[in-house]
Amino acid sequence: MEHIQGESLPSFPYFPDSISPSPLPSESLQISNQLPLQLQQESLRGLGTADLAALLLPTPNGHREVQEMMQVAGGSSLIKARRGDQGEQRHGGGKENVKGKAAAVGRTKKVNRPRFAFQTRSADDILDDGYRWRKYGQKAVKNSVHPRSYYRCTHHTCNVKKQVQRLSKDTSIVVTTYEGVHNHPCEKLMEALSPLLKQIQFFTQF
DNA sequence: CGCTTTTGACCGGCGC
DNA sequence: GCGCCGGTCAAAAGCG
Repeated sequence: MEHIQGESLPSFPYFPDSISPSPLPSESLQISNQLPLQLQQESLRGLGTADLAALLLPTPNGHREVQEMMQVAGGSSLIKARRGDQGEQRHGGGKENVKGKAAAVGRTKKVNRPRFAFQTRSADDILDDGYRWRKYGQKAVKNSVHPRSYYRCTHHTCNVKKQVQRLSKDTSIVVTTYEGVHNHPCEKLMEALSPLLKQIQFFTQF
């Protein structure tokens, strides 16, 4: 998986609010072709799980660059900006009368969530970013041969989602869109760091 | 048995 | 109002 450069895609960071309301091209995802610095410098596959996870960690001072970038890119997703869709607000499907149910559950109000997309060249649709995801949907997308998959972070309190889709133009390219910021540490990162932390604890005893 | 994936149904927004 | 579309739900199936 190598980082894709130099396609005629909007540069990053993009400003959703400044995007004209005109209809989007068929591939309706707004794709960033310039990754945050860390991602530019290394291919995603070259990144260890921990590295990539660290980029996505919501640590306060760890990766401000990414955080800021996400906020700039986020606020309103492109689709939201375009359609006025409040993804968090909708009450979801269900076969029977789920409306009341959803309301009873008190599901969601509108929150502008940071959202960013990046593309990678990979045979695998799923790249290991260190978090655990559960797939909750898959949809055929118009003008695209490949379906779009919807994932949610499995952590109970975490509401981060991501969408994964292959470009119809170039099958080898996978577009991953993250929505939201994890409110918990990455398990795999913690696993990787725990021996180190133990060592540090040990040495700080003296 | 618990967790994940699959998949068809459903919902709301938008354009016509 | 209707149909299209993207996003989500949830039952059933699959898997370790």
